[in-house]
Amino acid sequence: MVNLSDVARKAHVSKMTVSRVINHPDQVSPELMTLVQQAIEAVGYVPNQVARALVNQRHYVIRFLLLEDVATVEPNYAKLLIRLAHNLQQKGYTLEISLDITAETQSIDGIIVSGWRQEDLLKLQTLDVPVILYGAAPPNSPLSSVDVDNQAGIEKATEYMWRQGYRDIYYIGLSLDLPFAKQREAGYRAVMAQKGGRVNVYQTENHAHLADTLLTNLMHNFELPTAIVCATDRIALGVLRAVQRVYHIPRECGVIGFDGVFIDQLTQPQLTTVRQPFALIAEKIVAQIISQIESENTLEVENTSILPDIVVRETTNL
Amino acid sequence: MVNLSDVARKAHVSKMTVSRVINHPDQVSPELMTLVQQAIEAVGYVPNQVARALVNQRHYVIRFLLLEDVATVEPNYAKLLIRLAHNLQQKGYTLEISLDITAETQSIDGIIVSGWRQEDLLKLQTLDVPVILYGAAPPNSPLSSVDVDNQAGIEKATEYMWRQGYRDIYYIGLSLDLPFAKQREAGYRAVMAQKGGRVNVYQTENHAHLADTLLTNLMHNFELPTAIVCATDRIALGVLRAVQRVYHIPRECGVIGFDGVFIDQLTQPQLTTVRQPFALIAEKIVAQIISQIESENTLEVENTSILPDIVVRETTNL
DNA sequence: TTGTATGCGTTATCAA
DNA sequence: TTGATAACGCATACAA
Repeated sequence: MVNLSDVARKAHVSKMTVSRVINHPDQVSPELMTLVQQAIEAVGYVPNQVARALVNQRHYVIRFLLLEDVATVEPNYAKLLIRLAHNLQQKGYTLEISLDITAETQSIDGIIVSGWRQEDLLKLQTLDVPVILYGAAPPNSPLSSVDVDNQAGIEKATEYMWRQGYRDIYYIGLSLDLPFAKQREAGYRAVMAQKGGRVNVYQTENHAHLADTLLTNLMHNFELPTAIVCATDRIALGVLRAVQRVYHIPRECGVIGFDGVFIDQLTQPQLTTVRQPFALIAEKIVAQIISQIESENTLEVENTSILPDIVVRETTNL
Repeated sequence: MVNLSDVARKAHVSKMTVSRVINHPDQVSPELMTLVQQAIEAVGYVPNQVARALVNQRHYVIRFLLLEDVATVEPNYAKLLIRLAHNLQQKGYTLEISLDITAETQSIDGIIVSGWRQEDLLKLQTLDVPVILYGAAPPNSPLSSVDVDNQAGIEKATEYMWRQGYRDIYYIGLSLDLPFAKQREAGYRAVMAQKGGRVNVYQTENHAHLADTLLTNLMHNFELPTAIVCATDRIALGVLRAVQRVYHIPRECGVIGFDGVFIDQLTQPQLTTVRQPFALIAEKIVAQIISQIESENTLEVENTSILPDIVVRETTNL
């Protein structure tokens, strides 16, 4: 391994000059500058991050902490992880994956947490590195967070269906006592209240076949053309399956989902959906955590919501 | 940050004794042993991995290098990544994610590569850390690899269909010039040759709707009951969709896929499939890379194939 | 069995 | 502007 001393010897300067060329280029004279740079090039020097970390107490490593049950891990994470890795890399950081909330934090600079529950928050608050939550933090939480704007997403979806001309609009929500589920439902209710349409809210677990069963019983009350706004693509898949046995999609029934990761492209016809903009989300998370790391002690809690987009496919064009 | 010296002071011993208690417990007397352990407990000491890495030239970090095109990343990776992270953690290693084959290797101990192509291999061979390929390495490659046994997987699937009583068996393969695609096709051909059945091989891209179209034209030649062995779950999804418009599943037509990650649970009826055993795969990869790291110079190339299992669901029970 | 001195590769401090 | 020295926290070699 070629180190500072090797470069220094080659350039006939001290180690410090080489170090300065790298870290404080303005403090070194132009002549030595080029001399050292050539030496670095010649010997193929690349700074040792470990030694650097030891003295700087900075590691340029961000941990992605996944607290979700291993069995139920959603494929979403693959997309998010890749975006995060990509954006962090551009900022000179690397991304590590951990499933253990109790893991040591001494060789990382910050943590991005996903799949957390209310009860994890206390533990997370006590950590000695900046933490960013993926998913909206509760009010007054001392932790920063980045999330999709769930309510606005379903509002967009509901409005879109209304604009398409559907007037009989159903919402199939998640029977989960989690904030994001409530927010999505609130989005539907808000738009229907504003438009003066009749509110039809049902809930199910996040499984296609349960949604299928639910709709099979429900759809005989439809006053066509009917739109079904779904809390997730999984639900939308089941809804679509049930509804298309009886009605024409999208002429008689429109269906719109939420997530836009994989399922939406597998259905027939292809599902219109509210897509989680992972590129933007990752960008925001990275910007936020790096800002927290570099601002040292200025603890500024920031909770950002990212507005998702509708991807129009084939299930909503009345 | 509490360090060795703090513990040493507390226990009234030298730093070295403390270090030995941690790294060479056998070299220290029982009395000091307990004394030091109490001190460690009392001050809440935890060894600094960075300093340790600097002196040992070992980092306890494994990189997962994902070379696949970011846009086409499969959800599979989420499962694999989590398993890898989990298994590595148990061995005291952490997992980092990188998308850049040119990234520095000075602060990692090994690399697990996925989504690689033939042309990446040369570059990978020149790296100065152990490399394990996910996906079968070409013959005579100096790199170790772990892979699903693709041929055996499709053999299992084909045999299973035969055993179920289907005699008219089709294979819908991938129109890809990649080893795994050929191996899967070979599996079908091998079993059909052995059983003496008629060989029906077709190929398509890995898209449900293309498979749908293909089968729509194909299925009029079926001599029921017919089985369709598919190279992937995506293909199986399209096949299923086409076939069930005309025939009863599984009484008239049976369908079996390959992958078993998400798609198989979304179909109606639920798809029988050859499941990639990610738990086993991750276990094997981790065992192999750690063995290579710890054996230092004994360069032993190992190529292991892991036999996948059939998950019987609802599309094959003739 | 235990302790001392030294070095891993880098950077900050201070002096020149 | 440049260089010598100490320090980050730990572990190996050697001495006691």
